[in-house]
Amino acid sequence: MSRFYITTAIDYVNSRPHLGTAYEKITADVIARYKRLSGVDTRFLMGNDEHSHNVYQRARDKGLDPLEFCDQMEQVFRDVWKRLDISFDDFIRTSEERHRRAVTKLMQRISDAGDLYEGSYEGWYCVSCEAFKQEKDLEVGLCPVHSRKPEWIKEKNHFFRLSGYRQALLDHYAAQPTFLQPETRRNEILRFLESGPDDVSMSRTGQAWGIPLPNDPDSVVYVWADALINYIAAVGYGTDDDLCERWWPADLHVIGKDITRFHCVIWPAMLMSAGLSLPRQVFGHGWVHWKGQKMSKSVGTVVDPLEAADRLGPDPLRLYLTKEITYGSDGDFSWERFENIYNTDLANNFGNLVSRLTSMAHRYRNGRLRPSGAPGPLAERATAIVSSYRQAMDRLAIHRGAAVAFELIDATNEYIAEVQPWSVAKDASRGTELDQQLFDIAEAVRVAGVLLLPVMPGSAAEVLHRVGETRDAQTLRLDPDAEWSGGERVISQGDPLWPRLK
RNA sequence: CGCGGGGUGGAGCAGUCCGGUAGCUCGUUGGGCUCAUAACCCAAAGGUCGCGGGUUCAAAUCCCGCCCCCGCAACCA
Repeated sequence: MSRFYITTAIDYVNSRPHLGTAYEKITADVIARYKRLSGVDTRFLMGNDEHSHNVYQRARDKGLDPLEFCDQMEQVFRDVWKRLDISFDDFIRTSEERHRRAVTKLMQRISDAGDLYEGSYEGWYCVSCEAFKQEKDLEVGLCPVHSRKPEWIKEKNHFFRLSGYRQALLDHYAAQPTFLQPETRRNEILRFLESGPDDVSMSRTGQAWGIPLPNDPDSVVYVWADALINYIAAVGYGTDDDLCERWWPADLHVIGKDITRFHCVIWPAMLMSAGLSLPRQVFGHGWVHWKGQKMSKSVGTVVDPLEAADRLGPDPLRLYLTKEITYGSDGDFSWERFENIYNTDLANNFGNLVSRLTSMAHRYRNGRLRPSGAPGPLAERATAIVSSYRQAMDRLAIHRGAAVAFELIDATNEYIAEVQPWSVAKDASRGTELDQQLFDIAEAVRVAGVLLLPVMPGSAAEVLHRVGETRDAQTLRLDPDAEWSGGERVISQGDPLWPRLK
């Protein structure tokens, strides 16, 4: 059986997840669930990034031990992911022992390869920020955040010989045109590589909260290098060779567009240096904006995913973020649009269709449907739609996949208007005809439900239940369960799945 | 300055790589239906595809120039 290892960026724990964080997890979850639905053995990794100095600072401000603080934040994150129905298989924290061992081993390998050398980093350092500042970022020589004069500091650092991998990386991009998606991100990185990247610092000194460098206990591994290694640490690098053999390299890293350089230049170079395989693909998604503007904490335009889920439910939110935003581009969120898509796609179209079907099935056939002859035109339509759905999803066009599934819902509503089952029902001599029509409608709804399982896992399963699916939704597979089939269906009625707003 | 993204009917977007009747959702207007969550179906109106030039039998799509908007300090995906 083929396998698929998918990851998302691990999250800084110094603040709770916002809608953008949730967007990344939801879209990765849609992909992971699609792979499982396709019968692929899937491993979906998420986690938290805990070794940042900010985290250390936050913990101290709260009078907590860093690890205690991270334990609390883990629960905060897990609660959100649970509410949004994110189906990760593993959750890694960079403070875990398995991570420490992987980082130690990988840094040792890089060092053994001769790609780590000692140098010094110097620059303007703002004590208040506890960070280096670029000359160009200073305002009349002062830190723009604290308006104080930074100090010129020289610090011992271990540098990674990134510049030595320029050609190897360019070759890799030439050989693997789909390594980085979408295309615009790839162009950015290619341009950056062509300009010749400098070596990068891989360590910090004077910090206790981090993983010591193998050959210099006074230095800790720089948080960014540390963080990247989680992907391979989680499949047992340095701790479980069999697991690592089975799952590495990752098939897909889902990340935000701001961190493509780390994932598409530094990370592959680190792996090359250590003699390890490179991930097969990286996807850099866009931002979710708030009414056209970047979400910002200070401006107060950050949307809490829990609030969104509480307003209309997790599945409507998942549908919005999947279907309304071209995957790879920036998108826009507003409560108005959220309510709009809820009413249009869910209340008026999908939900109402389920009501129409279940009501007619009970009124005319006591809730039991079975085909009486050859399938009608919906069958052919469904087959074509399943095919384009798969094509879209396979190329990670998840917005298309979701839209295509809704085309089947539209086609079914159109079909009902065309054949008018309520008229057919008035003519006793047309009973056979009605049998087939009602069955076809139920079957189309069932297929749509299967296609929407990755996007709206909870409510799609409920729809499937109502059209007579008795098996656990998690056991269903596109092949054969998205195919048009026969047999008796016991239709059950229920409350509206998505009551219309207003 | 530079880098990147974008400018398509009232709103939000797809299409641009591989030129050939301009498409989708919402909204508006008119009609139909009554199984259904005042939902559903059909039809219509509405666009110089940012501007100018070029290539071509033909350009939203390719080439050149220009204008406008957004992101590239921090919290932050």
